[in-house]
Amino acid sequence: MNNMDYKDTLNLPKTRFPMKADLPQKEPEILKMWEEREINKKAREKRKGAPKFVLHDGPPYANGPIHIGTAFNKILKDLIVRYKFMQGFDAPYVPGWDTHGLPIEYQVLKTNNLKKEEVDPVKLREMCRDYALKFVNIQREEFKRLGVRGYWEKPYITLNPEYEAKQIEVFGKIASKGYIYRWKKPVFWCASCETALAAAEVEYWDETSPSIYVKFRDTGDIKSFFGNATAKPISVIIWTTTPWTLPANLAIALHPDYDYALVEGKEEAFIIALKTRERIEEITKEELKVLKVAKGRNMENLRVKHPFLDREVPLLLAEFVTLEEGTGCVHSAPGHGPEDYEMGIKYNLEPFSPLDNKGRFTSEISILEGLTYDEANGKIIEIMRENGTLLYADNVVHSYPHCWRCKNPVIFRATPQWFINVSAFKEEALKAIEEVQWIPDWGKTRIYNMVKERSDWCLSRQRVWGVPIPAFYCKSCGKEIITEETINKVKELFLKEGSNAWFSKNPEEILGRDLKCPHCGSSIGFEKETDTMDVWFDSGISHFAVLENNPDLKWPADMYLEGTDQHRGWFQTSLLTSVAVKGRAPYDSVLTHGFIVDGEGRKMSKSLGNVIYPQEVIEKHGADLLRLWVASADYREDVRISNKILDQLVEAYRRIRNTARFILGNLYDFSPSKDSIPYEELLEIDKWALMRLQRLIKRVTWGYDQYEFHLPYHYIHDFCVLDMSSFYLDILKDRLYVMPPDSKERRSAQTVLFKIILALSKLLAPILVFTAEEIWQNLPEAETREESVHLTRWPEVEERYIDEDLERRWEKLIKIRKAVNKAIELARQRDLIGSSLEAKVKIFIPDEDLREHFSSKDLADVFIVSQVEVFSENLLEYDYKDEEDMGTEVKIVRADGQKCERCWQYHPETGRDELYPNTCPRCASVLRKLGCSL
RNA sequence: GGGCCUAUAGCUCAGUUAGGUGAGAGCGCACGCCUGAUAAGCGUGAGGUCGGAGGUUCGAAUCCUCCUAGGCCCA
Repeated sequence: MNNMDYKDTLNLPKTRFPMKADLPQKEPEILKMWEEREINKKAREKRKGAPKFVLHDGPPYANGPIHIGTAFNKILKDLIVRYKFMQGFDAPYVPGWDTHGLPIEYQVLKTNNLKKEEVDPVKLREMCRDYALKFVNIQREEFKRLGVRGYWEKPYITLNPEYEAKQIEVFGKIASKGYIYRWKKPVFWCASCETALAAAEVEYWDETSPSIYVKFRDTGDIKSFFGNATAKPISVIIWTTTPWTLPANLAIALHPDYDYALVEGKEEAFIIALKTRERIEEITKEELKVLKVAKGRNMENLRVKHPFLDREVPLLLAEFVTLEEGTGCVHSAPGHGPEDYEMGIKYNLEPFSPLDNKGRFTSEISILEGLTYDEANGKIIEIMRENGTLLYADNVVHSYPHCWRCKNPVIFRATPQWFINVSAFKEEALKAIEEVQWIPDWGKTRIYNMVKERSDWCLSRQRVWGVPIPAFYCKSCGKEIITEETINKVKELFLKEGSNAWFSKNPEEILGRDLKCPHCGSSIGFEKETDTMDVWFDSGISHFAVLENNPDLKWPADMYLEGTDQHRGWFQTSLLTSVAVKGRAPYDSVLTHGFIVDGEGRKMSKSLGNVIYPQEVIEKHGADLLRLWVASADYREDVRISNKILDQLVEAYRRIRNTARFILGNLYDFSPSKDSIPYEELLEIDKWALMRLQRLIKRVTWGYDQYEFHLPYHYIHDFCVLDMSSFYLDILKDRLYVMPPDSKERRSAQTVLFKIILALSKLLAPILVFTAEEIWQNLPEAETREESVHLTRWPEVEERYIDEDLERRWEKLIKIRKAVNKAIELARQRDLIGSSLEAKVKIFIPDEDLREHFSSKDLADVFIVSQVEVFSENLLEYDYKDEEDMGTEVKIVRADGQKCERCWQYHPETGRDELYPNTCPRCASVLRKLGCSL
């Protein structure tokens, strides 16, 4: 027999499980297999009647392909849903989409070069619907490609008639509690297009405006507040670049913490912030003497006179006041500025906005009636110059908002809007927050502070693409009408025809002819509301529309899981609708993840060129790699991704895959049902490996339970690299390859390898959904088990495999092995040996128990050397001593005898067998047993 | 400017429940071995003043303050 033939007598690994994963090609095949075998359906059937775990999906916005953050979020959800399923829960996952709202309407108008006012609302809405559904389909395919399991054929979509009908119902319930009201609020308004604009429809560029300083004369309050410190007339000075908003002035804002000074010039005295004195001296061209100083907070509610209207206005306090420009005394018109509006809310000032749709003054300001705001600027300056209230006038160039369509300057104008009165149930909402489990726990503080500061929720959008606010106005008395009857009519209509019907039908067609106005009893007729609802209300009621009354699901949800931006968004809007109607949160727990940033921790943007696209990662590496990335990251903080990070994960994936491949390859002739060896008869190292597996299962399970998937990722990876590849498997090769196929020694190893790979495929299943399946399909006797790893139960820890004495013993042995390896490396550097099998190890092990327990042969196997000679006394000389720990001493010499051409070990008697030349006694005996002939 | 959060080796993460054995792992990197897991596998090694500065303490990566950088949400 020649050397090449000896190789044929070895049991070398064989497997169809390829080293190269080729995931981009393989994954779609596996998806197809799942679909053909109806794995998802079978999974659902399997958990019929089991306790439920409902993770309610936050709907992504359907206006483009998915980005890396969406992919991350969906994969994270899938990890949890799959793990909960394997733990025995009925864990249905119903994905959803958010489909209304400005961004889609904006895109549709823009790409078709249309103007909102010129296109039929029903037509525009149909275009928007088509646009949204197109991206629902695109995203659905992308999510499926990620391996995310869910009811893809039956998702929830906010534009579905049933969903819209439910939304009307919820709106009605909130209204019936008296939480809905109508009130004026300033919005961007384009006077030439005669329409409200959203922030996204406004562009900023430089514009020249007047810059004026105006006197608000004292009513006497100021003078007495400062103890008659001057006899000259006193004025509070404000600065503004929009004189036309002065008629709507209702107050002057001071910062509570700033110092305000009474300063005196030659003729007059002024109130300004102390730190702005030099600036004012420059425009008055005179020295201003500081007479008195007071904190803003002490001047609250002192009154001054409007410069040209017969009106007194108060000094009020606001944190937004700065000293960078002006006088620190800020002209405040709640009808013309968002900050002014906020302050007005606090002080109960009703927004005043005496302009019509064309931006012309109404009769409310008789001296300006009919003038546009632009014309009014000049007129107002003229009036004030004449009556002496104009301190100074100039021009200034500054950034100013303009309409995205007509490019004209826009104004802030208060118009009536619909609101939810959050203040009315804020205490309940805060209490509901306390009762939810927030993961991580700082999420609670975050949302708590936000809700605490929130007093209302503006529901109105002056838009076409949305669910209409179901309100009517009586043509006789003009009052608004929302009753149970009208709500039901609208709800039934939407259920049948969708919300387009609101736009295509007149009020009589919607309400019938019998309705009488509940306020005045008239039945002349009614008008429809034209505003639609904020899309946050659409998605904010998903827990009602999706979870409630659905036997597959349950209300409240067990979990919501979104990025931390949703503390402001969906987490909060869902909470508010739920508390308003039901008095509690719609979820028991809320898990938050950070944002996806680049390798340096910066946000991704096209201009920085640091964007990673999930589609590209899948195309290049496969979805499993993206999933491994999700699992590897600690998502409680921001999650980084870069090509470098992906390359690293490619390596980690390869390592896990090759470990699995090697194990599978050595099970090619193993039948678990026939060949398994009972635990008691296993070799000690095999018992050790089995125990390490139990430790792994325990830790991985703990990590999954904590939702900290990066821990299982590291545990599994370390197990594959440290326990398996570099230790157990390396040692096992000799036994697996050399011993007779059916020998007890070899079957012992295979028994354990099988248990390991079985458990490993399950532990990996939630993360590497495709690779775990591929492993599963390559297991021996696959036909006797579940047809997919995704139908299996989570592995249990077998306590009887945990032997702590054995564990401690092997911990020590591993340390000794490290010392041996160091000595071998030194010998290698001296060119004494190459392969470790060329070595004979002379070793002193101080620990007597260990010395007695392990035979030379055991040690040689573990060290992967040919011979070991154990000494019970210190060596005369050694190559390496483990000074710091156990005191192990190691000396390396060349192994005795010749190299066996079959097992490559050295043995003094190698070559003596007559039948099998160049073999060691062990191999000769094996060959004899196998009946190999020459 | 405000609320919340983050900052340990080049990278991903540990560091045990409110501080005390000399700060760890894997990957990557360098050097070497093997060629019967081979576009694999094994071994050894070099990398960190725990973002910075103060403070509390006998003692801090771990507690407090400030600063810097970054993230989310507001203004």
